[in-house]
Amino acid sequence: MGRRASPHATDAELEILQVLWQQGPSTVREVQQALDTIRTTGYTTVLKLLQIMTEKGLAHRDESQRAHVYRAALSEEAVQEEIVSHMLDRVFAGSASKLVFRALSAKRASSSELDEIRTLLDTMKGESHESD
Amino acid sequence: MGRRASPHATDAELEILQVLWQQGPSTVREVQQALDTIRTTGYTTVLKLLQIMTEKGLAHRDESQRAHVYRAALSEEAVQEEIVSHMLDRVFAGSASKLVFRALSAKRASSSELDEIRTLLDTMKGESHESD
DNA sequence: ATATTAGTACGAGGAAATTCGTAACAAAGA
DNA sequence: TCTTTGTTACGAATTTCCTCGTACTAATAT
Repeated sequence: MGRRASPHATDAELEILQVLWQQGPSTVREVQQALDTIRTTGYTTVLKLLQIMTEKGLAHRDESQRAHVYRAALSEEAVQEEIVSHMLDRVFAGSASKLVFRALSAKRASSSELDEIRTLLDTMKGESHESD
Repeated sequence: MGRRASPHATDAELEILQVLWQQGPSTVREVQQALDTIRTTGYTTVLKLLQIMTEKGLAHRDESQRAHVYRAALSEEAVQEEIVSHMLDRVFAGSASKLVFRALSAKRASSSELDEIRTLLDTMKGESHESD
């Protein structure tokens, strides 16, 4: 049968969403050119994906111009959080600290980055959640 | 066309890998029963998935008994790191600290968990990577 | 010996993801 | 006007994922 029931963005869709988040509202051609810096993708492929994303509610389309302008329908934060939650379930059995550990070792974070994260932890501790 | 070219484990495969990591080497029936605590899955579905995973090199099979025994071919760590790396690229534009932030806010980590992570940071800083 | 039970193997089929070709159409230029 | 260019729309082809049905086989029980 099919794949997921959840409204997960696919890999190709995530690539496009990243472009829309970075560049803001864009035409098909603008998206395609941004993607081409990384990977070659046909124009109609990008068009089709944007059309599907619009149907799915992942993007909105402004048709007032001849070249339609697409923008992300969801915030970067919301999508990131959704995906992290899913990963936490599927791959980390719910352990956030394990995920953090893998993220840091995968990236070999610099010590300045580690400091940044430490600051983050202090902030979060301030907003305290005892044992939730 | 298909999905990914990379040897990514799929969602269903990850669910099964988690069972194998937790329970150790298991028969099809044992895996199926573990999965059924969460979601209903037909026996032959699990069987087929394990066969495919064996072909793909995600699992190994011991055929010495009538009921074959499967075990994870990859360590939990390796798979977790692979997936985190991929996510860092696709969803977080390479920013590990953003990923950490989302992980913590998605999970509303308890302060004991925050402490655990802080200890982790200290350890990593000890092994220092200045600015890499 | 025969029937039942429990397992593997295999293939088919539907859904979704990704790709691209082709048609239709409008705008702009020669 | 006629042609070229850039766009959308649409659908088909291909691959992978996931699911399950059916056939076959070995072990066990009656």
